[in-house]
Amino acid sequence: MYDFLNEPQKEAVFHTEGPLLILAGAGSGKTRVLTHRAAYLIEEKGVNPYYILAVTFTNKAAGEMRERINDIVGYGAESIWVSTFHSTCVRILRRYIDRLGYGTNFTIYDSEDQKTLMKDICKRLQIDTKIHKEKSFLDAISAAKDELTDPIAFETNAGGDYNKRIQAQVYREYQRELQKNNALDFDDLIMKTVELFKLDKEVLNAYQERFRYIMVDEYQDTNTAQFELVRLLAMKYRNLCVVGDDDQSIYKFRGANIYNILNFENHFPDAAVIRLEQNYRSTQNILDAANHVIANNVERKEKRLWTENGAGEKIRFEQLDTGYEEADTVARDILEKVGNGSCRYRDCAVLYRTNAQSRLFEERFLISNIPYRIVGGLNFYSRKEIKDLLSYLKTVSNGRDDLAVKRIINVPKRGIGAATLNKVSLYAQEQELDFYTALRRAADIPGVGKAEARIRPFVLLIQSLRAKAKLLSVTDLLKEVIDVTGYVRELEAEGTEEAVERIENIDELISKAAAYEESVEAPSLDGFLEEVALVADIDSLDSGNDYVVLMTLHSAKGLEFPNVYLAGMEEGLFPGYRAITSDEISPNGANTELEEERRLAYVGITRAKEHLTITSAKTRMIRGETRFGAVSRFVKEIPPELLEGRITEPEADFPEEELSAFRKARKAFLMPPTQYGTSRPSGGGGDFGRPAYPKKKEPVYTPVGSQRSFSSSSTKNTRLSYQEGDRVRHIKFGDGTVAAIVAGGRDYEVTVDFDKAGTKKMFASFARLKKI
DNA sequence: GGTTTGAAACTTTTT
DNA sequence: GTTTCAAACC
Repeated sequence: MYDFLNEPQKEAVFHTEGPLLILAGAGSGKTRVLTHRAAYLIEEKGVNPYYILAVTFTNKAAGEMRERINDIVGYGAESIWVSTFHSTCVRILRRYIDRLGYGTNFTIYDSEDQKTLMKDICKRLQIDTKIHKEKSFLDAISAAKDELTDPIAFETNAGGDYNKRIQAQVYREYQRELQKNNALDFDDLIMKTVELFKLDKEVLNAYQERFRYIMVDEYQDTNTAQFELVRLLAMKYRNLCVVGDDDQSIYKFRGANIYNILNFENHFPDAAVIRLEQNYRSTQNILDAANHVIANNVERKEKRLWTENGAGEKIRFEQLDTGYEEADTVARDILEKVGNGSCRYRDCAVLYRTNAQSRLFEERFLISNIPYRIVGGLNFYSRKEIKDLLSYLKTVSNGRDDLAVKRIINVPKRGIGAATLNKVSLYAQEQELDFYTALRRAADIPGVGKAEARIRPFVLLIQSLRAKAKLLSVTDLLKEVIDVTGYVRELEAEGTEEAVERIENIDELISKAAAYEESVEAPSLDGFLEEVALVADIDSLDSGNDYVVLMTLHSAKGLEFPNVYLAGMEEGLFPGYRAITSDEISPNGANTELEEERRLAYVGITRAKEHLTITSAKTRMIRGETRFGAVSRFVKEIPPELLEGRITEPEADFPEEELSAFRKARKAFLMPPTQYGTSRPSGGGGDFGRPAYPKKKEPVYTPVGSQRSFSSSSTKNTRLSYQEGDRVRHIKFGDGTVAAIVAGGRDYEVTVDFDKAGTKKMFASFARLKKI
């Protein structure tokens, strides 16, 4: 069974003792190595599968690994612990978190819950959320938790920094509130587990004894807390095998610490390092393109993917006038490929940088009758109706979860309003009660008065549901909630399209509850709530159905498709504006944000097995505004000989013809595809009064000087129209004098002394300065 | 207490 | 273009 592995793969499988770092390039068969390694441990080394832990990031990855292990391991595969970081921690905490002063039936808060809670806290602490945004507090707290910084340490670190002191205060309050609600946020799951291990050597020892062989997938995406968790667990037996690809590290924004993988050998000096560079997924052309792009990064471990699959076809590049035409081009291409039998819908994937880009594709696919599935965006479990019903279940399970109680107390309408809620809240705070208990004593609360008559039925409802929960299955309890609250009946009465959709979602929730009860041995209400809290949209992606998949590049990591479209490859969009303007430079001289975007491009390119089509639009509507974008630098980093299609730079001045093309494309977009395109509108036709896009709003134009020329391309020289000492005008800052111009890699950095706005440094491509 | 309306913010990426 | 949030109204 191990004969099918190549040499380095074998080496990795047979290296079972001590720390091991596997640098696995895209498509190099790392899952194969991990599963075979598990099999080898059990069957050749006689390791009890009970001692093996495999950790991944998504449930989907965990599920796939579980399945493949089951396929190759004969006996005992089911006792291998395969799960995500988050569910692993939940499982541990459900058993021992009482040692940290929480109840083991804790609730898990999603980002919406976090935001609600944070709003509450800001209000209570009288923080002006116009100055300090809730989001910024949550970001700071999340970053702190990723680094295992607790509120006390945070405060110490804050020193005299005014902003940090406020953050520290909010963090402390936020954490106290979570504990009061017996709730943990996502980051807590990891941090509290580490805390538990550090506090309680007995518990740590028990898990160290259990997890004698640990494997971590996607290691490049671990953050400091996750690293610490793994380090603690592996400390005793030191059989830690991590698999990752530094070139695919794309979660820095979420706290991933790329140095975990780059410095693994420093943390574990006796670590063996194995590189997997043979790719089994893509054609050589696709790999060459990926290799060339990623080679522009400074901060990486050198490696070069190769394959025995032939060169394959060239990479197609299409530059369209508008985002609408881009969607149209992709749709046509898919229809053609499916039509001539060269692929099925499910072989195709459209990948983009931001979720917002999905809309145009969705509209076009709908019209063209292309079956599709969008991954990401609004999670099923974040829908209002689902959250409402789950909040009932949460209230039944954990009465201390104030957020859940407050969410449903007036859903359906019971005539309990903000004024009453405030009184109850205040009372709860004074008496140090949870919100639900305060409700039960509504009669004693001053000022509540006749509102008590409205509160009592709610309390009785919850009490009766609690009694029933002991007898009913999760599914039946859910149905009971729907019945006694009249939730669906109300929607039925409404009768709108939206209401129908909500009912469908509720039916879906019931099915999910039923499926849950069938899939686990000892189903419970808490178990269901937990599963539901930890799913990502990508988890439900099923390759059995025949549809085109649309998703962000982030969601696409770990997946592969024969036919991939990389859409929206434009400067300002991908790489994003933030990354381009970022001045964060690492000690090695790498522009960290830009390199992360480049890794994302690398991930995108390497998803393709056979066909890769890259598209970009010259104009694009972003937030109701038309923007002009040059072709992404990442496209230009692909050697021209691998590309089919040409890159043209847009005109430097405001291109009226493109604007009119944009208007027409938008107009034509919602017509059936057969009409559109065959008779493509040409200029000069009757115009309807005002143009859709007022000219006075000047679009952002982002030219990037091309460093190389392309076959048959009309590259425009982007020499600046002004020099030092010239008077220039800026859209926002007004008039000023150019103080300095410094040539950068692909752009100029211009310093301007503005008459009114002061001195600003900016990139020429963004400043759009005009000589006056 | 509930509903409607208009302004404002929003966009990276997610377990 | 879409969603969210507060104020004004019923």
